[in-house]
Amino acid sequence: MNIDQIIKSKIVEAVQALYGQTIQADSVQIQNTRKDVEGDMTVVVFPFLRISRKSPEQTATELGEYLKSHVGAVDDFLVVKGFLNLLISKAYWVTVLEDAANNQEFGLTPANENSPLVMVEYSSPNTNKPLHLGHIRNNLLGYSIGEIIKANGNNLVKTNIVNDRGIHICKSMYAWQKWGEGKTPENTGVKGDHLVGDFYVLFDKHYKAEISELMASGLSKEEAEQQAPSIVAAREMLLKWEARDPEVIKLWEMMNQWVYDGFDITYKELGVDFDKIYYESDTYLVGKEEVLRGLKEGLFHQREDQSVWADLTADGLDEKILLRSDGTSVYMTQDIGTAKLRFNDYKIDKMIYVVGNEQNYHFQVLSVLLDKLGFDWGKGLHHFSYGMVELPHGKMKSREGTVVDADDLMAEMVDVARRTSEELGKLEGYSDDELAETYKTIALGALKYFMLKVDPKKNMLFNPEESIDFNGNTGPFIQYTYARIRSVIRKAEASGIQVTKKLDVALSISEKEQELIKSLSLFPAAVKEAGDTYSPAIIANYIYSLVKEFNQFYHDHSILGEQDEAIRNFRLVLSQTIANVVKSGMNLLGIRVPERM
RNA sequence: GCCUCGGUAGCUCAGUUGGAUAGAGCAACUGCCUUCUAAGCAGUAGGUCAUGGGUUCGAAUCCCGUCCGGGGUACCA
Repeated sequence: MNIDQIIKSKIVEAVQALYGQTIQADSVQIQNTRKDVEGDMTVVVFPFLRISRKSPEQTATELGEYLKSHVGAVDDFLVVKGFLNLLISKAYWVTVLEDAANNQEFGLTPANENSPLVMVEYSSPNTNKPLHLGHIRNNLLGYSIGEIIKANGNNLVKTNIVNDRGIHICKSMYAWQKWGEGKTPENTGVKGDHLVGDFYVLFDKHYKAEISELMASGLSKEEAEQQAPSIVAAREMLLKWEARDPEVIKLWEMMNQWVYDGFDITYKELGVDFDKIYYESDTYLVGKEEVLRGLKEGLFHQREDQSVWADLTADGLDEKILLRSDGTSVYMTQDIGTAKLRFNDYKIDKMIYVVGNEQNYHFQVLSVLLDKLGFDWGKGLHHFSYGMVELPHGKMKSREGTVVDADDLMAEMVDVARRTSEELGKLEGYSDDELAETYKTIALGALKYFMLKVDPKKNMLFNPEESIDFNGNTGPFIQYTYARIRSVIRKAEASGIQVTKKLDVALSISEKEQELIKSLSLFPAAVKEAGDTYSPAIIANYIYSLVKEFNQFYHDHSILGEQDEAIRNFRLVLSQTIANVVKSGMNLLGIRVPERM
């Protein structure tokens, strides 16, 4: 039981003893005491005034007296403006540190074979273009939320649904066939996903030119868009693909492989991975079967043009198309198929989709449709809906070339990390491999922390010029603090200092040290809240404030220079424990920490 | 039009679910390296929490209206 819970339960007792009424422990409000007021924690007494029928000051005093005499950890209290501020004993805080220091899994709840199985879908790229900044946010959020789910006592399966079929894929294929001149990643040296993306852009260029030409010859915009030779050819290719035309399939397999090879590199660089990858080309037919079954069972209806629709007006939604008039699948169709396959493959207790908030409506519909089709997990699916990444000029548009490419961005950040490190010159003696590793750790730490520290639900702005910062509230600042602690620990080891994790409760610790232990004790709650609210930002902000406080302590107190051996030992244990929490917290964000930087 | 999410310092973001004098970072200015890593620490300045009402002991937070912005409302994904 932590101090919060102890105080809450004792307040319940106190209210019962003093005023003869029963209240719920959860209703007791406890908060951190303001920095400018003396005290460690504060009980808000205003809600009890109705019960006590006394002034805030008097009520607070009576409750304070009760806590002081009934809770060992409460040394004293003071009442300010009707708030009851408690002073917690130093001995209590020392035992809190001791517990945390002796628990390698502090703050984490490991899963066992009986724990729930959670599947997280993230990334979900199209195979017609390389990954960009928007995908980065998705991947980082998906990976991190997976780690947080694991840390909260769940088993995890990370999955990816690859959008490998459809008209957009055929556009790249057609452009390559027509204007590709036999180019391959091998003979051009261009990364496969980029090469395919180039042809996607090339397609659009020709397509637009054709449209203007047709419009100049008198066609309306709509007619021109439908009749342009390129789009006609791409559509034809899609039909051939669905008919399994050997030549088209061969082309499709070749170009998709280029993309997969490219993605593998990007994923590896980003540090994300998957336990199971699904391909839309394998799932869309399953979805189609399910829709036809639903049609037969009268859940859906068919229009005169043969298209199939679901009427969801009774659920407060609109009518939704499930199969086109030519019988081909739409996005929704394949999501139904993918869901079915997944639940056949795994015993999933909870399904989480990491997909942008532009698809909120889509998932609302999917949930209802799955439910109608008789899948009892349909209603329980969770759409982890995150905001868009905007650039200073506005939204990213891949066809207009205003995207921030994932590979380019990472390479650029590694370069900045390298230059900064070289300037500071603290990595002497490192091998080339160690240097490269450290630059990458810092660069990705900066990028990941930048994207994960903001509330996932909100849109965020990425300014390429300003966002690559290594000072202040950034990943490198946190990594730096870790490296500092590691440096001290190494020095202690080198000079033969023995550290014992058995601490003396009578130790006289400073205000700042007590603050630090209090911050440490908040880690488990941060992990839980991050899990409950699906928010890596909670973890990021927690680590930042912990580390900020540590740096203040580090500045004002000498660790190795401390003459009193018991205090020196205490400070080493404190520092080491903070380093551990920083490391496991950063791990929940998918960020590594360096030994030196 | 309808649905939905948002608006907090010049900029980027927090704000513990209704609590005390709204906090960080960046940018600007000022100090601190002969001492465990200055990617650090300390300080100055910067606010009508979009706006008008309401609810109560108490509102950035809850409710209603208005203004501004994002997204959705496709036989695109």
